[in-house]
Amino acid sequence: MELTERKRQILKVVVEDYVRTAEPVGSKTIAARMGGSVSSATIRNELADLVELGYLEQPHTSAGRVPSPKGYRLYVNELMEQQRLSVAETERINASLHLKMEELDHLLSQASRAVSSFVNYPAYVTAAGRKHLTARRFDLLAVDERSCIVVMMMGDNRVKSQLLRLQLKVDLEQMPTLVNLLNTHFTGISVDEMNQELMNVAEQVPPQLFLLLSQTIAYAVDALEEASQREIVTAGASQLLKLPEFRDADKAHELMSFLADRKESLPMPEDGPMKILIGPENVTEVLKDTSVVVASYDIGDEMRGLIGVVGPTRMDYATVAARLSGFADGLTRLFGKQELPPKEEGKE
Amino acid sequence: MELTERKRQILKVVVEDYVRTAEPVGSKTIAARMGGSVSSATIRNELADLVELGYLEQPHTSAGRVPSPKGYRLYVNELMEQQRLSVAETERINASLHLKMEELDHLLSQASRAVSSFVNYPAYVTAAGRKHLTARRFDLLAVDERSCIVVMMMGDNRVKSQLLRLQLKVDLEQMPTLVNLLNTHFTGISVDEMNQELMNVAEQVPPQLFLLLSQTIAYAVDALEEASQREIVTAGASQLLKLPEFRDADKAHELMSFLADRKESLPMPEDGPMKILIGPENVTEVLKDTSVVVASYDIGDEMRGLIGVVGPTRMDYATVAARLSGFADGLTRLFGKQELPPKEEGKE
DNA sequence: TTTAGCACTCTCTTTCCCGGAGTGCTAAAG
DNA sequence: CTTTAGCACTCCGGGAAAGAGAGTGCTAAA
Repeated sequence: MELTERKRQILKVVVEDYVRTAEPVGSKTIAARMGGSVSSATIRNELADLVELGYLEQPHTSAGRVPSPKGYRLYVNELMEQQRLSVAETERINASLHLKMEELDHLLSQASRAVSSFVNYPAYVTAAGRKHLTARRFDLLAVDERSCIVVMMMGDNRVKSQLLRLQLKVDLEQMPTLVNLLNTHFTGISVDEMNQELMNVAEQVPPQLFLLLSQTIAYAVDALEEASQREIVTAGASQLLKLPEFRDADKAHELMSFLADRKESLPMPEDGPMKILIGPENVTEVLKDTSVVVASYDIGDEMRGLIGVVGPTRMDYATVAARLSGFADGLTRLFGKQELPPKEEGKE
Repeated sequence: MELTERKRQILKVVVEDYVRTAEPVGSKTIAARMGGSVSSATIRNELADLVELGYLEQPHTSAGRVPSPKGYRLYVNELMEQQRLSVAETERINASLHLKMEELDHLLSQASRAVSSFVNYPAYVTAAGRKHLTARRFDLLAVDERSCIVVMMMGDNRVKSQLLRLQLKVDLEQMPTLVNLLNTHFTGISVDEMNQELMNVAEQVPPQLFLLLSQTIAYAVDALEEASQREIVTAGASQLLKLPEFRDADKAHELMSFLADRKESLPMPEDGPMKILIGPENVTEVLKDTSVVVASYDIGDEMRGLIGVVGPTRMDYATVAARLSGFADGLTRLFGKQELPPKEEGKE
């Protein structure tokens, strides 16, 4: 049996109607929506074929039809019309992205809230470096004889700093030596190598300096690890409760606590600007009857981020995809504008 | 009519049974739970009195009794037995609080997750300074001729820093002058005063330095505002869905989106180590039929934080209160240990 | 003041029934 | 061979009715 053009049209109508109403779609409705050029009986024959082909499902005999995951997939791949964002929408997206760059964490959580409230589904956002973050430059600022400030600039030009309490008094004269040591031996290498290097230089350094050195390295390692760890922020989980498919508290609870506590296993595609995962295409069990739409954006040249949306398989893929890529573009632009300065090995 | 000791005992039984089962409590059950010293008929008489006195309510004739807010209040104030945390629980709490001090934000979100999963209700956490944060010390580190790093130590000894891109080349020789200016004129004053002061010094400074100066101050103002702004982190909202009173998706949705989006209006009592707000005692409309338990903890001497729990009025107040104050103590201790160094006007 | 007894009330669950929507099949028409 | 009208049939959802159960309030006696 073949998938004629008419069958495809029917499938399209079914998907779009079902997405709108969440009710199985009947032959009569379809006939009406096709402009009355064919009768409902004809549609019924076609529907039976579509079920047999696996594109539609029937909740029970004598109910209308509902798209199967396979049906959605065909719809997304071939039938769905690329939707264009209206100017107003684009503006709204950009307006919601006038964020301060200060803290990446805050930015992620703001962005995910914005996305979620714009698509009316739960959303998630991450940012991750393309390669491992290293320290690029160190400084130490003496505060008093018992404390000093470590300043570390990282590979992505973010700067981290903290007050360090010293176990021993340190001769102020020696500070420049130490800074120099830090900048020559501990920049541009991984955290493992930093720990390694710390052992290597142990003997070359007077003991009371070594204490400060290792405190500094410990801080650096922490900060680098934290900064390069992929943090995932979710928002808008409560939106699920508005959907008929999640009126059931148990179902809703399962998904919501997944989004809150086990979000690491949300889809994180490595490639492509956008990915749509429909129902069972998801590997994670909880997501087996939801769909996920993920888009990626660029943070300068070094980093890449993902924004995703989780919803029922009955999702308005066209709109969600359009809005999501609007956001991705917006974010890429935002980060591009505030571009980090060009990289050159800046070892003091 | 008087509130005899026996009535109080009955009230206590009703509260505790209702908290456990979420079902209206009948006279027979109560009689049994009182050790069989009185008959259910006697209890019935007493119950009728308790309803008249306003401590209990009857969902409908011929149903058991349910505590009214007034009843819970009496229970909390006078009937409830102070509950003691078991050693295991205390250990569990402290274990969950082995947090790194790195970022206050992370810490808050970790703490609120821990609290929530420990009491099985949604939780919220904040930290807020007792007074306005000021800058205590500035440094500028030249990176290249077009960029430098601002380092600012704040009143609470946290250090913030960022790379600054300069619009103009700046003479390296002049940097120390600028740093000196920053440290003499811009430390220890509010952000408003900082902006003010910026105007004042405008004429005394060569123009190309002034540009850098104002960029620095702009960063400082941002960072100080962000750091002193009260951030509220919520966690565990999905726990609500396990409770029978929130099986109704609309109700759950209302409260959950409140917790996600309008959490600023959660109770933030100014005083006392712990506060319990029962049902209509809450000013916020959404919380009118929920209860909130809030405890405060200290972050060193300068700051104070709150941890709170939101749940149904049918809440195990004794346990929640005990665990919450366990957490509060744990946090106070945690921050006390990692105490910030003593303050002395450190204007370099 | 307490208690036993009992009729009564109200909710919750189950069952049954009915209307409506939609189907699948058949047979005729294009 | 495809399309269409017609029609019996299926299944869901909602509402009514009935019954069970829990608990009450009242009365009268202890």
